[in-house]
Amino acid sequence: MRIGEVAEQAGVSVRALRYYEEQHLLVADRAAGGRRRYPESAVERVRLIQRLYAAGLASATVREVLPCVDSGETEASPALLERLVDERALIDQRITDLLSVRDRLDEVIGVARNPDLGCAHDDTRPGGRPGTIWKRSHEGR
Amino acid sequence: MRIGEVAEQAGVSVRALRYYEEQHLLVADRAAGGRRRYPESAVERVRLIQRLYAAGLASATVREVLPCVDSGETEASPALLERLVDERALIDQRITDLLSVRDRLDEVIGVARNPDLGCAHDDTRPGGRPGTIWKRSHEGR
DNA sequence: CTAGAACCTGACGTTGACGTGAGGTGCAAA
DNA sequence: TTTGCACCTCACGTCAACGTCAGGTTCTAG
Repeated sequence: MRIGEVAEQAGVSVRALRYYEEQHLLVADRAAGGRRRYPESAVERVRLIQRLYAAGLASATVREVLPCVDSGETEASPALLERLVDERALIDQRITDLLSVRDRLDEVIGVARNPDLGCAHDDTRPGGRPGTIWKRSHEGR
Repeated sequence: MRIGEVAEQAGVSVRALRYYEEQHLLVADRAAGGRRRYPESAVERVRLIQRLYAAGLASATVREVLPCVDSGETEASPALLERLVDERALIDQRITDLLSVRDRLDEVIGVARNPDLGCAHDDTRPGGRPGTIWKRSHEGR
């Protein structure tokens, strides 16, 4: 595939793909003339990279982690393993933060929608999953 | 409280607090001599700001949202309400991403720990196991 | 053959959330 | 009084993940 196709299908910019290559997150061989050629699998890989970024991993960490996630295994050093465990802890923290913030937003939104129910509980919220996903707006970052 | 105390108790830098003031996220009155004085409540407010940032909200959004979250109500425009709903959707997306990434990490970590199948008794890591959140993620897309 | 997409390599610009001095002030203790 | 730390206000530096412009090349449709 050409870079433009990959970009479109993965929903990122061409510049982003060149940046990923610069950062050694994504490789491409070159056709005669110097243009990048990607395998089909590149699309999925880019989506994975996006998810990792969206999860707040630093690019250096992504660089370390990607090979493992690719192969589905770690032969790596215990040092890297520790890094992964630490990253997992950070991600847990971020999830907790996000859930907390989402709950606050839900409160505010709920009150704004039903100003009369000032003190009433929103009982459409069973203990586990707070709130309903009312709307899915799609926006990159 | 003085700025140094707030900073320490909230776990942020003094510079960060001055930055928040610059961004109108946090106010302080001044003692004679020009030094900032904060109420005790400032610590919690700073922690909230941190959570909002950690949740990936843009600073402009934080600025808009903070008064609502503060007062626990929205008298604001339907435009702001829509913003909040959109933000909620983004947060949901981020949560989904994080859960997905966390699962990938768990796979890798699991394999690295038990290269030959599953008796998971080795839990003697430094720092211990982070988080009580062990629920499996439902795939979002 | 020619126009014009699509691509290439630099290289500088952008934005957010602070970091990091520089140079001066306030205040409590010794 | 003097030390000395915490604090003050500029104001420039940083870093990541790209955006954007410049100036040139290559591929494809007509």
